[in-house]
Amino acid sequence: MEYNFTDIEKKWQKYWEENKTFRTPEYLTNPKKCYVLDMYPYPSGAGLHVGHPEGYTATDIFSRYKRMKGFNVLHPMGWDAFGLPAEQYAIQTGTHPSVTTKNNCDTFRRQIKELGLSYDWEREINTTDPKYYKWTQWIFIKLYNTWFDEKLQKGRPISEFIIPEEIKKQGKKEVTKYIDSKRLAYYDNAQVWWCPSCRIVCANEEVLFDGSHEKCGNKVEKKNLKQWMLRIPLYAERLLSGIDNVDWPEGIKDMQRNWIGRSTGAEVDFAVEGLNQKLTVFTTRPDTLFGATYMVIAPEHSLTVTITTDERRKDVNDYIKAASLKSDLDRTDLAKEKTGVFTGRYAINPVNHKKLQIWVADYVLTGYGTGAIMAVPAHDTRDFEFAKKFDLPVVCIQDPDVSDHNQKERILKGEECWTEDGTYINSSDMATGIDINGLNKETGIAKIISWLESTNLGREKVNYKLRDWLFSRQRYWGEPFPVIHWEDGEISLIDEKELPLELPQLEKYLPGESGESPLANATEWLTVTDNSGRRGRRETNTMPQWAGSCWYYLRYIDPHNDKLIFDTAKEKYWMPVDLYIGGAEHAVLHLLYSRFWHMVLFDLGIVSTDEPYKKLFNQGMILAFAYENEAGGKVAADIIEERDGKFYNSETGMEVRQIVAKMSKSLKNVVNPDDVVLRYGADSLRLYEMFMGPLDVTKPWDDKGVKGVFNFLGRTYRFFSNPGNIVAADENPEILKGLHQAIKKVEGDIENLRFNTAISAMMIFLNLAMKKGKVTKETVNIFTKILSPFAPHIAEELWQQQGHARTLAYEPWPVVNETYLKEDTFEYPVSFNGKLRFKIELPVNMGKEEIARIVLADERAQKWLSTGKMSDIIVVPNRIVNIVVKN
RNA sequence: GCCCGGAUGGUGGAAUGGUAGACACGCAGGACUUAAAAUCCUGUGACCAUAACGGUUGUGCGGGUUCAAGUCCCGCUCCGGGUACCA
Repeated sequence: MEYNFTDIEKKWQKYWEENKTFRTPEYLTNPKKCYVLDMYPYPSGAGLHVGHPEGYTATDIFSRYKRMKGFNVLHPMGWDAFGLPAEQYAIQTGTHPSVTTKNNCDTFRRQIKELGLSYDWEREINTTDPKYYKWTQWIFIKLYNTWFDEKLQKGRPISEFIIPEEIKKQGKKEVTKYIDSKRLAYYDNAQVWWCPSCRIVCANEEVLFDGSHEKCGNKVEKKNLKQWMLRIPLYAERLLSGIDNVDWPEGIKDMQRNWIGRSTGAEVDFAVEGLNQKLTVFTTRPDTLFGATYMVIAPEHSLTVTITTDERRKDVNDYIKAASLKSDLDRTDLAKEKTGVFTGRYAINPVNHKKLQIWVADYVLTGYGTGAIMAVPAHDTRDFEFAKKFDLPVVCIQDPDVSDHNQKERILKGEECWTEDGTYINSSDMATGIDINGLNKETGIAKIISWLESTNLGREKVNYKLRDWLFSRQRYWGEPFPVIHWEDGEISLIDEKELPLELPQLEKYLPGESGESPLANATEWLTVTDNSGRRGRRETNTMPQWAGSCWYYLRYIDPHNDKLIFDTAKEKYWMPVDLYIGGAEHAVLHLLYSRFWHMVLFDLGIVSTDEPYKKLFNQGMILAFAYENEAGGKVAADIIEERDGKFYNSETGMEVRQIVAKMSKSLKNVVNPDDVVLRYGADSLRLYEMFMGPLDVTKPWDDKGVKGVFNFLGRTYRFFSNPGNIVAADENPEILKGLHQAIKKVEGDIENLRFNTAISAMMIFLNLAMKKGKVTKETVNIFTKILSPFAPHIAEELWQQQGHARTLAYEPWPVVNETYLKEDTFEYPVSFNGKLRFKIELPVNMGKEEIARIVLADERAQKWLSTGKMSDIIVVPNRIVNIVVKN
């Protein structure tokens, strides 16, 4: 029988749909549960990409396998459908984003269904559905009404917050202000990039090096806009320590650790000469205080204006203005020369009372530490560079451990920077009584910190790179904030009972001139009046795309519940997610944000686990072949001709080079899954995606490679569907052995997500079966089962041909019978000095001495023994024999 | 700069410190066919050599540990990803 994959696949997709084969079990008594999650896609207009089925096939194989192992499996799919492309399409064409979104989701759903993925479609979610974002808004209200108790390291309801008496005395306004300063969500001024021509706020990533907007090329400017922010840094310690307890790739864990960026050091207060102000710096090296020779504050620092003397005011103001026009990329480009201006003011070094010039420079950032630093040019390259440029003093305080005498001299004189560790010199002061000369780094830091704390001039301090999360966007196509700004300045959140606050219909989607979101045009929706006649205006910003994806895994658990975010018992049963697969591009932001929300929900008792994703795995990117000419210019893949293993540009006849690159429209090397399904079928596409290589590595798509797995499926089908190949007899022991080896290998490989070698194990078995020519019905049944997670359509068809009436999706996974795998003999490789010379078959239970005796007596051994004197013989039972011969 | 990966035939890739190159593509030869496709069979790291055997060499480079290294250790080179005046 020919392998007619199109008919087979259509038939079984229809069967699964009609029989609701993959509906999630509702009885939650089975202690074996498995929640298998994909990173849901943004349904773009371009349709599915071959990168999508990679992760989806992996989770599908895992889900199907777990069902056969007797697990209750939750395996859902949905759409991350808010986002910019639909909104921009609306601006251009007037089509409402919900229309565009619906069409795109329909395309994605059709494409995904054609891959035979075993999702429970009754649990499909869509972040743009008001029934979904009702709960996104609900969580926002929870965040707003939560404060972080630093002592307990735990989020708590704002109602439990105790307001200090001295604040209460200052009146209602101050109390509100104080409470707001503790909420996890707050509303404040923030600097954002604004493109005046597009009238849109740009993400940092959208601003090019020269300060222009990548979409239109016009200059962007910084704008101060009131924004919603989330205090994620309060959870920094929890987010950091939680990483240790999850089964994630080490690389991703490291990326999260780096992003959180914990560093320990001290805050040190410097008196400012002539002002009743102190300037506080954060440093990881308080031990180098004696080497501090000047100070630098960021242009945006709150004290910059106060510190600057009148004589220096004009220069400083000019500098601040210039810095504000620079893009962040521009400012942080290390290759650029450092700039800065002197404020005219001096600070006093607490360890030795020396006067230090205070400068303003944009290499110091407002957002990190205190926005001010003490500069130690002798031992920090950035400070050294700055000091040399502006002729500031350099004092060496660490004895450089270098053998080159001249270099040592230069370092000691402050002519060269020394960034390694060394014992301290020049680090004592009689007047202040502190002395760390001769100490090493550890003891030096400890001594200085305890001195600072005893004199109340500083304190030990932990700092994080993690910043408050800017949580609003000036867009239409996002979740509206459930917030009202009243005319008297009060901010209130709408009642939970009034949720969802739906997006209003709009005629125009362009943002307002002032930087306001397009929602500012929705006049009727916008204005509200309370019972006492007070007027208010709704928040016009919307939430960022991250919001919906921060908690979607929770909604799958109980997606149609309109009373609760989810049923508690169901949440307890299914959480945490047992396996989460997606691209590494979400290593930091999405995974960090959703962990943060989850921890807050955990603290409030809404979820039962402190981490959402127990095991995480990142699929590698799928690249494609591309072509470039001698000069390195790219040539579109559709005009390439291959002759004798070489590649030519069919238009010019010139030879081109084959390279591997990301798939892109301009290179014309994008592979469309629909085409592959049409030519080879979904089972082949699934199998190839898994056979290409290990799941986590980047690998190039090669159309030729699909043929290999297609051949395998064709051979499988033709062999097993031919009744002439199936005999009613005892199974051949070699086939039994091969079959059970395959079960064992496939099972282990699925558990470890090593699908490429699982597939090759099945190929090996098929080759063996075809060589033998005949198999029993039992063998067909077992092989069909282990093939089914990978190629479910063909497996269902073969299963049915064997006379089974129902799907094999819930058939028990075959059990390995170790007795079939036992061997009587082992073929020992015999090597001399590590080099293989011959092989000899011996019983597996033979003793070492006897093996050595037989091997040495073998005539093939004589040739090698005669080359020198045997000094040793190593026998590793059932592994190898190695003989050491010396000349 | 810093952090994390990686480098194995013509290609994608296999190898608990123990037979390097499983499996597959490609290629070559053969069978079937009027022919082609499809299918089936055989061979296939490189080099030397043979009637047959056989031998040498080989996992980015240079060292080391070991009876034994693709695998472990030290020092590099190149490629990929992340991140960045983070004090």
